[in-house]
Amino acid sequence: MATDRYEPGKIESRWQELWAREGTWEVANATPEERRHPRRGAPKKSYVLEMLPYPSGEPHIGHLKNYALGDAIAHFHRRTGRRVLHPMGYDAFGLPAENHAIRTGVHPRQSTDESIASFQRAFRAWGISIDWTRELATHEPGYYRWTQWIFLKLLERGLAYRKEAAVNWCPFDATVLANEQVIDGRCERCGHEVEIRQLEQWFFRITDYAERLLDDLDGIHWPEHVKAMQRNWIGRSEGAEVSFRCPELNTEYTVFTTRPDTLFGATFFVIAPEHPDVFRLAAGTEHEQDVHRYVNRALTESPEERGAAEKPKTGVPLGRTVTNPVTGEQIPMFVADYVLMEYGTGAVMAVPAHDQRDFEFAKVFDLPIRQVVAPADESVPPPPDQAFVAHSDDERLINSGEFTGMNTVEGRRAIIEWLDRRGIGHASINFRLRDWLISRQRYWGCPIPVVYCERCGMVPVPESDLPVELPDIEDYQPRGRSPLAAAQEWVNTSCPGCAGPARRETDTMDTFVDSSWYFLRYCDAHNDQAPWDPEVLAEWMPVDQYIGGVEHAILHLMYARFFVKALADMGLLSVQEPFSALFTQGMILGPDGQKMSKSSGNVISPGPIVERYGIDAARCYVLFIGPPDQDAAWAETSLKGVHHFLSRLWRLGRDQAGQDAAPGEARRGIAPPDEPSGDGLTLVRKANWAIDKVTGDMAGRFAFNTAIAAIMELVNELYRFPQADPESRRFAIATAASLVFPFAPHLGAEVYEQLTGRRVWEEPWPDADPAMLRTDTFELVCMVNGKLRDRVTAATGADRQELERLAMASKGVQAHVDGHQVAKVIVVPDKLVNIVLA
RNA sequence: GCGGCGGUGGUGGAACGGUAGACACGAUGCCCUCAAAAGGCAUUGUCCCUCGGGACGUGUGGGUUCGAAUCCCACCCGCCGUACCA
Repeated sequence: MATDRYEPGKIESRWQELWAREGTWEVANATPEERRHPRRGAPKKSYVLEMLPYPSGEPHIGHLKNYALGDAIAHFHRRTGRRVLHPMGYDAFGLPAENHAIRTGVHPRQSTDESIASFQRAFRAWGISIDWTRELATHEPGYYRWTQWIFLKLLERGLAYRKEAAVNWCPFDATVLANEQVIDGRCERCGHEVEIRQLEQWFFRITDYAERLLDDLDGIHWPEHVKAMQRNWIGRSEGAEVSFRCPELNTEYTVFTTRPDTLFGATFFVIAPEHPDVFRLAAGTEHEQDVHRYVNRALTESPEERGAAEKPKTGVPLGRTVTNPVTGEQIPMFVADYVLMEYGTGAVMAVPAHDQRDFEFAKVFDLPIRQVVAPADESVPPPPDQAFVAHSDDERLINSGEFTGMNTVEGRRAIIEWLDRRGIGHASINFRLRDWLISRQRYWGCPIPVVYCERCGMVPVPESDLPVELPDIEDYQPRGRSPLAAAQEWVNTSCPGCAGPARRETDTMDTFVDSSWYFLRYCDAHNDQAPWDPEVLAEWMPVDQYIGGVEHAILHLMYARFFVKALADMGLLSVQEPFSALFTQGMILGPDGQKMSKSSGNVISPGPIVERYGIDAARCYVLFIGPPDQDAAWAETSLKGVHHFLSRLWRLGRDQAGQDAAPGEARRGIAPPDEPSGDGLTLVRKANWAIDKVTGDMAGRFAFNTAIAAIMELVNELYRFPQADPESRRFAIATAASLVFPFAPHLGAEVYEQLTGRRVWEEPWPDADPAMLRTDTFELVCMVNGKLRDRVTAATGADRQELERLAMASKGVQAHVDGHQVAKVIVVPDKLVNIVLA
């Protein structure tokens, strides 16, 4: 022990080697026997999971925060008596590796595997307590074999299907683009404006689960803003479907409306440019040419342009009318791009008096605006330049025939009933959520396991032939079709049905498919008969605490929920929700307070930080920097502060261990002296206070910043009372080491071992001694009219009269009460007295 | 527009309706040192002061309460998500 300074490098590698050698964080699944006869009093399980990383380059500071957070929770759960599953894997398919391959010719597998290796090194160097035996990567055939298997199950159930859809298309690169590759309506690579093309694509029928995805949000412990985002995304609207008849063509058009109560105010009718009937309607009318011109222009417009909110309303009359079912009036039909084909039925009844968009359109075309809802306060006339959109239930219907006088809620119900009786309408619920497009014309992804046979059509690859392995290719450049299409030997195959010639599907799956079930695979990672054994899954699922960035609030978290529900319906697992609790961590910003990016030159990488200050300091710092769910700017001086704190704790440990007479004598655990007194008592009390505080901060919420602050206070107290007896000091120092372990595991283990000879992770989490949390006296806050005027010492548990007497007698109170009438005295036992003057 | 989250010292941030500013950074002074680094100790919301204290203070304006950073109402500002969703 030559060193006189805290040298994190030495301490950290020593413990990391031990944990790796002993497989300390591995946890075995129960044997079938154990599952049948669970031991009484067996520890509860806890599945702690951080979102799996996408391995690209080196891990960055955001990864450090993510895994430091998860690891603190995992350690806390272990030491509070739970069996903790804390695995790791890699979301290894995806675009960046493929784009890299296009530039350099390096196979994506090679760059991905290199990156995975650097993540593995980092996680070990960071001392994250991972069960490495369950490690997986989504690009391994042993994994994606089961991704394909799940795809086939979804296909069997009708939850995977093909249909033609409008997708983003770059005319220059001659390829379909993923949504995330379209930046401001342009191709991210060549900068050309993206077009919309109709192509046949694979979808997952997530819309079947819209209602359940919405309802089940109520039962999970997720941040409110994430639930809100999902609710918005699902976008449930209650209303009605109403049929409008076109007498000239003898056709019917159904609309969805949330305001059936305003049906009497529907004075025209609008369909989307993409509506299948648009040309048929216009055929033979004087507007036919105009309609063709308008529709063609609308279809070539970029989604960006078309969606611009401030854009003036445009459209063209179709030269036809439909019948308003309640008034019997013929109302004119239009085609206009403010109506979207993707939502509702692609047609709307326009009520210009009560819908702002319809109002604007009516102004452009000089169409009648008929008010059918009166404001609740009739003295206030509706504004002349905009639609009157009713917000409360107090408004009443006017100009609405037999429904006049009803409030809008009654009117809605009554009109729906009226329509229903005549078979021309009914109550209906609409969702904004659309089916999940999973096809990607990409190489580096999971092949879709189907073939196309001239005779049998689309044929699923039999389970026994899985995985459909991704072949190696030379040219990754997409040319309007998947690069896989060029792999002739792979593409040309035989039909599993008739053995005739067949071609493989050359699209691959969206990488979000890979990550929608990986948390299931960890539970039974080595099963080669099935993706998992449902009984093994039942042992671990659901994930008790999921941790990740808020950027996945909608996509990944929605898709994973959908997968779990669909798989549960197939009887493959028995939970309805994958993640019972979610924590979304905030970003670490650059020192300038901006998002870290190479172009801003404000990137802090973990490597040099760890080298200079040690991983314990880096981990503590990212947790201490502020509430972990908030963004925080990197500040190296604060990191030094945390390093300083850890050094102080290390020195306390070393000095104390040095004072203990013989090494053997040091190994007697950390029991405090039976009856501490003086400074020793102060330290023992402070240690118990810290136990209580840290435990509450960890268990109740994720207030790691205040938990670490409490340990800092304990360390400060130890420096303040150097004369306390050795037993009390040892107890207090070992307690600090024990409490700091989830945040700074190496230092915690080191100091704890020096003082006790024991392994801190094998020790139960300390319990605060209630007797030590109480004090005999306390500082009584004395207030006059709610203002602090004095503080006096009072006995704990003193009665109200006594406290009132003490307060009245205090100097500060005397000075302010003097000569005034006391109207009232508020006494809060063990806390304060407030004297209210008349 | 709609939905969500915020606004507290020079800075990051603490604070079950009960002592605003824990903890940390920074700053100032002192100690240790030949010196530096490292380390230790003290002070540090603003203003006034006769050095005992006093006044003010959590985006703004109201309200509830003995007592409000915290609860309620109205507003201002910022961030995030989403948007011609009928």
